[in-house]
Amino acid sequence: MTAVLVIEDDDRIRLALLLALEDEGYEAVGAATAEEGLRDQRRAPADYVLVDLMLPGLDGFECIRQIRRDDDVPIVVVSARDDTHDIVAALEAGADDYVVKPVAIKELTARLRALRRRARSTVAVPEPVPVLAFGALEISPDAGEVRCAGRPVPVTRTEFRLLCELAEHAGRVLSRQQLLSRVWGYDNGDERVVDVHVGRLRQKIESDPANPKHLVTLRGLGYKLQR
Amino acid sequence: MTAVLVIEDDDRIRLALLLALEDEGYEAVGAATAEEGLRDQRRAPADYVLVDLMLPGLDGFECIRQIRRDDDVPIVVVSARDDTHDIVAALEAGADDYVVKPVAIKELTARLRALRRRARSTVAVPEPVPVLAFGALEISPDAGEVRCAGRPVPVTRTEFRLLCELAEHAGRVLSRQQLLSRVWGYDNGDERVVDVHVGRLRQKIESDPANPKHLVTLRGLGYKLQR
DNA sequence: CGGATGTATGACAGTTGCGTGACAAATCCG
DNA sequence: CGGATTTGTCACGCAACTGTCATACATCCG
Repeated sequence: MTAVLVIEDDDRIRLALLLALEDEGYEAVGAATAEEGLRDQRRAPADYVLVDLMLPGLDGFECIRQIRRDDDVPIVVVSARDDTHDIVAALEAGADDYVVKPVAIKELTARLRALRRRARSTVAVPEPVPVLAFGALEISPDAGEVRCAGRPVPVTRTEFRLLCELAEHAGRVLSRQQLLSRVWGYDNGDERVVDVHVGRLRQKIESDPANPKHLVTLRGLGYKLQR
Repeated sequence: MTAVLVIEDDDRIRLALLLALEDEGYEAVGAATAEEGLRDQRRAPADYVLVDLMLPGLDGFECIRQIRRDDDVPIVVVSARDDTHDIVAALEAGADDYVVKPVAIKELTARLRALRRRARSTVAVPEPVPVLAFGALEISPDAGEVRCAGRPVPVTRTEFRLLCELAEHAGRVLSRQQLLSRVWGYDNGDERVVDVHVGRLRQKIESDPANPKHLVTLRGLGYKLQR
């Protein structure tokens, strides 16, 4: 049975979605807050997550980010707002799709099926591990490995996640705030933490840490990883 | 470079999409019919396909099915119709996403990025960075980079923000007050600050700073950036 | 022509942003 | 339990940036 977690604070809408999904043959579970949904998903992971954006307490964007930190489950935003900014922000946060309420249940399930085709099968085939290359620097997010000129470089967990985050947005500046939020999960905090870890990372992956080639600083903007 | 194939019979819409995608850093190719699009995709496979549903001859649904027979490329339907039946049918035919015209280019590219995360093909392709071009002058807000005739130009944070603000409203005059407010966040203050920074920018990006080509002064009005 | 207004630019001092080494708390691991 | 590793915080110092000012230049208009 395919399980769907619905995170939506409006009782009527949540109930309607749950019933409709069950009619379609899914096993549907509801949560009224992001906190509740996150707990449910950690305890008993569903195959899909539907999430509203406007939630009391933790909002939908943050909820998506938190799920994505350790779960690759397909996430569909179901929101009343059809503002481009919201759509872009939700997808950037890690959502796979965004539909505007009210949505036809047939469309919703069709979108879930479309996502299922793409969702990485949990075990199944041993996929070739994707490698992100930056000159001599190679990063395998899936294998948890960093190599520099062919030789493996030992990096700590935080360093690795920082590097992956930068690699995933290769060529783009990420502000300290963004990194703090995506790597550490802090919404506000001392940004200097980022500096320190960037510095340590540079010691390991740059041939001349004082003149970084790949992991560069953009004064006043943040850091970026480039070729 | 990431390539996108746009299959759309309406010349104006197709052209608009192609230009917008190129601004966002993609290499965009157009096709006016399904047949033409299928041939293009077979000959030189793009990384993404955008397809309209209402096409002369072979329609969009059939086009999707034919592509899917031997190609796993992410397909996004861009259609004027928002009928549930069409959406379901397109997704069933093998499309990955469905957006309704008119669509904001930012949303479209965000959806492409979301798809890229799922469509892990063998090679990891980094997302292209959008570039705003003014003759030889290239500005990439996302990368925090300014290039002049291909050469990177080091600009400070304030200069960069000022330039981005002007670039975003290319061709329009922005008063000192507007710039002061948008770049500096001041609601009132000494407007001379703007002059100074415009001057410094000119030193860096204009070949003859005394006779600026792009960053021009409109006496009594303000500044504007032009091609 | 000549004053008035608007703009460009060089110099400078105060401020900010960043890299770094040191250190203590936290965590991992045998 | 105890050592090793990792992590976050802090303070210091340098380099780069910013805003202000004074002065010089350009343009407008009677």
